[in-house]
Amino acid sequence: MSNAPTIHDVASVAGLSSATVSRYLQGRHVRTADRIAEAIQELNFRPTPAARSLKSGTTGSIAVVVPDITNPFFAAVVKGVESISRQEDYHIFLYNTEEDGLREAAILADLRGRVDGIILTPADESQAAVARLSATGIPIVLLDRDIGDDALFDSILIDNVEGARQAASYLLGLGHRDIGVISGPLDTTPGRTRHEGFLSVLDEGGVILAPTHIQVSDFREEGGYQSALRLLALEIPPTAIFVANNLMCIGVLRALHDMRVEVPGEVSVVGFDDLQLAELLSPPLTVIGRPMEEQGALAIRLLLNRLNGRSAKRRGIVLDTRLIIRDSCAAPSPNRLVKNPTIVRSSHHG
Amino acid sequence: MSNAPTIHDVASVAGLSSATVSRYLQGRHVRTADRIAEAIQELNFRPTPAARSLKSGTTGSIAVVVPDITNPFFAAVVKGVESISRQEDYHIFLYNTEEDGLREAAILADLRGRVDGIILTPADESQAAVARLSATGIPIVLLDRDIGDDALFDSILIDNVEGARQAASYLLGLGHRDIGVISGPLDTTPGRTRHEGFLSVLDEGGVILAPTHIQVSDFREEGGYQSALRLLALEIPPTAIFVANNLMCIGVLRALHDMRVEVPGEVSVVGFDDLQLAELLSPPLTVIGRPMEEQGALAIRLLLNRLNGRSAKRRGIVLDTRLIIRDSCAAPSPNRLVKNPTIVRSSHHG
DNA sequence: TTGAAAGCGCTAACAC
DNA sequence: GTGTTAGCGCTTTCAA
Repeated sequence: MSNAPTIHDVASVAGLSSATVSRYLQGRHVRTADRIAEAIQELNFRPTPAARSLKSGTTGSIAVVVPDITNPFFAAVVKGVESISRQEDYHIFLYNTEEDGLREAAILADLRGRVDGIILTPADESQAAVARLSATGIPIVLLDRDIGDDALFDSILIDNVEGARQAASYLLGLGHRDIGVISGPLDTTPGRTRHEGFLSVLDEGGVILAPTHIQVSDFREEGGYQSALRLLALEIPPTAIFVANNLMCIGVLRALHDMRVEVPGEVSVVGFDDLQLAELLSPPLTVIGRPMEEQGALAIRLLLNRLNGRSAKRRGIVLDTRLIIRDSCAAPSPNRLVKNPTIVRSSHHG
Repeated sequence: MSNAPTIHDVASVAGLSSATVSRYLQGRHVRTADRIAEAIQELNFRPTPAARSLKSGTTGSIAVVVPDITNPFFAAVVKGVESISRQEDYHIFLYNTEEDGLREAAILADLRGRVDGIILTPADESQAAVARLSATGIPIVLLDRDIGDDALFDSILIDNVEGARQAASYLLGLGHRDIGVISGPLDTTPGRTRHEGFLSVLDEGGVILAPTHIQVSDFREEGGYQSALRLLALEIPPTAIFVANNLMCIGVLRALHDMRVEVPGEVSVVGFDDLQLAELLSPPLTVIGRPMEEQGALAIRLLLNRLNGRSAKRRGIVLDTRLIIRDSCAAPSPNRLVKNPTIVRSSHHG
């Protein structure tokens, strides 16, 4: 048992040609099936993936390329992907881009011949990035971020606009007018669409936010922290804050905590994407939620359909969000934070 | 550009033999290096991994097999692994076992010929599992759980005993005597060692726990939830609870929250493994912390050393834990939870 | 239904 | 330093 047994070893033990064994392995009918099965068992034979791959041009693997696996959203997505691919006998490669377009480009370039398909959350939505994706020649499903306007790739997104609108309507309904927004990068799908969706509702409600109230950040915890600090430093801080993703929201909560700002007493908070601990926070956090593992499962299903030639034209799936009301929002109260109370009063009375 | 270019295409464009191009690709010195580089550039050539693999018997891939990627600890570990392997040009396959020995066995059987090495958190520590691991013939680094007493595998663990002891000493120091323990499965390394470490300190302090106070659970959130409920249902519930991992601890907090039990007023809580949101909980959670991404980074380093033949005998690395004190523990107070207060008082006075 | 043989793309002797 | 060639383990014509 020095070297791994090959198909020839199986053939000779069974007293057949390797061609017959190969046919058996393909599941085709063979007279001597049991003898072959026995030999395989005895030798503990498994076909070498590399040899198969070389012959077939197929790998049985797919790549999942996400910004950061420690983001609970992507961890859930990957779990969904992995569970389906296990059932379908696909193997998954995992890559973190760290939101870095260069890293992403390097990874993609390395993927040719290694995977049959890619599930990708692009770090870079530039036209160059689109070209790079097409250049791989590998079927791609876009996850959570859409690029390439000409319906180039399959995608599985969520209704970011509607999600953000749910948050905005809720806050407006509670009576907030002086609202802070912490958005992600506007050159990413979720960054831009959540931003616009949120503002569109305010707009419809006749609420115009001062530029100081609109913080464009980076979807990272530290970015959320800093943005929240800036909002709190305003002469008249907002009575509510909408934070466009989970990581930034954690940063915001940390800032609020550090600054001893009471939620929702002084400021209301709505996050985008649920957190496992959201209900255990103090107060339990109100968020825009969405299916996560399902999004991953759908991504891989979409990809496998494409690989099996079962789907012809490009498919874009959009999942619904939902507002999960907990206790981090309340009507704006007279306790609101102000640097200089008189200003507020005069403005209210004026 | 119909089919991917091969090394022969490069050779013919450069007017050379494929052997020379191959040598160039190995980084060996070749007169016509620039001509080759040009041809490669022009054709956008990349060597086919399958062909290389078939020839070399090597894959450039490693498998990371963990119970559950949505567990923040494993997500962090995987991130550490991925970041190093990217630098070293290795690709990583990810698998979830869901703590299921059968799944694990199936995965391992599928790995031969597909990866050069495995980083594994075994779901199953039985002797049969050890045999299965050895049978793969693939170098393995054990992550967080040790199996096979005869120093069979490299491993990267943490000092669970000391970690649990830190928690126990802390609780004892605060004055707790009536302590609840929620342990993981005792047939896993972290389950058993944390359990024993914790109890050993109590033992040394002359504190013997009633069997009802020792809950052996499953490292899952629901298990923690149920165990906490059982502890709270006792005639005289404990004044403090030690929870042996992060997921169960979330369950415990949820149970405490649902039952409206005040922490640390009525019950103190110490968890094992830090959580990203630990400081934002109410109250901020005291835990036993440890390096997580580092543990992953060390695991892959250990594995790569082994693959490069740089390490001879088996290496076991043990990382230190540390007590991170926040606000979820206090001295036991007279507010303690009791079903029937008279019992307590009489026992205190008797 | 089965076997012989060629070939997937690359690397490593072995000659020159 | 370079070319020729065999072969890694498998699948797939093509004949039988």
